[in-house]
Amino acid sequence: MSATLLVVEDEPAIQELLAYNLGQAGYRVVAAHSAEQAAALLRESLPDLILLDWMLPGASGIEFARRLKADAATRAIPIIMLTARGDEQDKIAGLETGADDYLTKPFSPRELGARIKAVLRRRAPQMTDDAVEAGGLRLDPATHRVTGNGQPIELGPTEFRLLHYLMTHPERVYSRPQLLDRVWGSHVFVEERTVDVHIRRLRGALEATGHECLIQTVRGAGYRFSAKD
Amino acid sequence: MSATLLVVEDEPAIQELLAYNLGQAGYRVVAAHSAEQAAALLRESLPDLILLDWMLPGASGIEFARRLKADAATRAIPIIMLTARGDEQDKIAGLETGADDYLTKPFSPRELGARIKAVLRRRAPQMTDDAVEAGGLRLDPATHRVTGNGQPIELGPTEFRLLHYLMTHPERVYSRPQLLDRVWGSHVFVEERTVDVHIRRLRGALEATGHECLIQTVRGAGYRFSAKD
DNA sequence: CGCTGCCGTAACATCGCTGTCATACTATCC
DNA sequence: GGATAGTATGACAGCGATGTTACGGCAGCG
Repeated sequence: MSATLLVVEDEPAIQELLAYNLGQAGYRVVAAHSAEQAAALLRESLPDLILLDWMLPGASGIEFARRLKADAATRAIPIIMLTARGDEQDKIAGLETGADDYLTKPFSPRELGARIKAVLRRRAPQMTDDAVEAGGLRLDPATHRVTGNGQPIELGPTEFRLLHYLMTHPERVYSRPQLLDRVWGSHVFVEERTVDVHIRRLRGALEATGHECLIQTVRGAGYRFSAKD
Repeated sequence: MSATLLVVEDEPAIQELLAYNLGQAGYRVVAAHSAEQAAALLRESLPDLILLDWMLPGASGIEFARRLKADAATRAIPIIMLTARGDEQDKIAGLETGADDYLTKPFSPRELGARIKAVLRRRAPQMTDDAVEAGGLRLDPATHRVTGNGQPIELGPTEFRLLHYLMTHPERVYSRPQLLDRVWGSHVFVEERTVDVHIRRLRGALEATGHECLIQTVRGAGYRFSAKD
C-alpha cells in the first residue's frame, strides 16, 4: 500500500537527500536527473506522485509538467514542484500548469513529508497508509489488518481494497462503475454485478462484529460507507 | 445528477486533458474536434454545457457560438469559451456572442471545475452535487441523503430526483409536463397523472418531519416548492 | 499434483420501485 | 346547490435492481 514517488532533480546531493528521507518515510522512490530520463522511466511504470525540480537542464520543470498534464497516461499523477525561490510569480505559473503543490528550498524533511501526505490524501486518500477508523471499525493499511471493536476480521485482498476505498471516502455514494474504476482499476473489464458479490462478502465478514450496517445500499445509485445512523 | 458536457477542441492533447479531468469530476463528456462534428453531435442529443475552443479549423469558435445562439434548439445551452490569450478584445467579443464565461489557456483543472460549476448552477442548479437546504429540509446529492430537522428521510430514486429538482428551483410553479421533462427526461412516455402519485409519495415521506407543506399544489398550474408561509 | 483460498460469473430469489387505474375528494363556476 | 374539472389517495401488477448462493477457474503452495 506504500506509494511510489518519482523524484526529478539534477543536483545529485539533493536527489540523494530526498531519496533517503522518503525511503525512510516508507515510500518507494525512483529518481531521475533530467526530464528525459524521467520521461523514459514513466514509460516503464507510473508513480503515484512526482516531485519535480523547477530548474532542470534541457526542458525546464514547468515545461515538463505541462507535457505530463497533456498526456492522457500521466495527467492524473499529482505533481509537487520544488522551487529555489519563493517567487509568487513562479508559484502561480506552477499551479496553472497543473502542479498540485509547491515547495520552496530549503525545506525540512518534516514539511516535505507533510506536503506529500496532503497531496496524496487529496488525490487518492487510500494511497496513504494511515489507519482509518469509523464506528468501531478499524482498518490499518500498514499492517494490512482490520478489526471490529478490537476483534480481528479476515478479508480477502479485493474486499480489503474495497473497504479501504470506502472508508477513505465515507459519506458519499459510489456507483458500480465508479467502484470498478477506483478499486479494481480503470482498465479492467469486469461485470458490474461483481461489485455486488464483493459487497456481499465484505458484509458477511463484517457481520462477525456487527459492522455490516456501515456498508449501505443506495438503490439506483450505488453503495456508501457511513458511520451515521 | 451528472451533467453532460460537449467539448469542442481541435488539439487532441487538450481535448484528452479536458476529457480526463472532467470525467474524473463526474461529468459525462462528449468530444468533437470541429464545429461540423459538434453540430452533428448536437443533432443527436443536447449537452448541458459546451466548452468551445476559440480557434477552430473551418468555422471559428466565435462563429459557431453565434450559430448556436441563433438556433432555438441550442440557444439555451450555456457556453464556456476557451481562449489562448487573455486578450480583452476577444473576451468582449466572446461574451457578446452569447458565451456565458471564458477561460484563458493555460488554466488549472481547479479553475475549470469552478467555472463549470458556476455556470451550471446558474443555468441548471440540479446538475451540481451541492447540498440544498430550505426550511429545515436538507438534500445532499453527493451522499444521496435527505434529512428533515436532522432526522433521516427515506426516498425512492424518483422522489429523490423530484425533490432535488423542486428544491433547486424553488418559488416557482412547474406544470406536470414540465416536471416530466425535467425530472423523468424529455423522451419518456409517461402519463401526466404519474406526477401526482409521486408528489403524493414525496409528501408521504416528508410527513415524518412535518415538511410536506413545502410541496404546494397550484390548482390548474402544477406544483411548487416554497419555504415561505 | 492435489489442496486451498480467492475471484468472476451466472442463475435464481426477493424486495422495492414504478406506472396506471379506479375512486374519493375539493375547488370553481353557473 | 349542483355540475364539472382538477386533484388526492390507495390498490395493484409488472418489472428491474439488488441479495444470495453455487459453481468453475486459477494462482500459490506444499
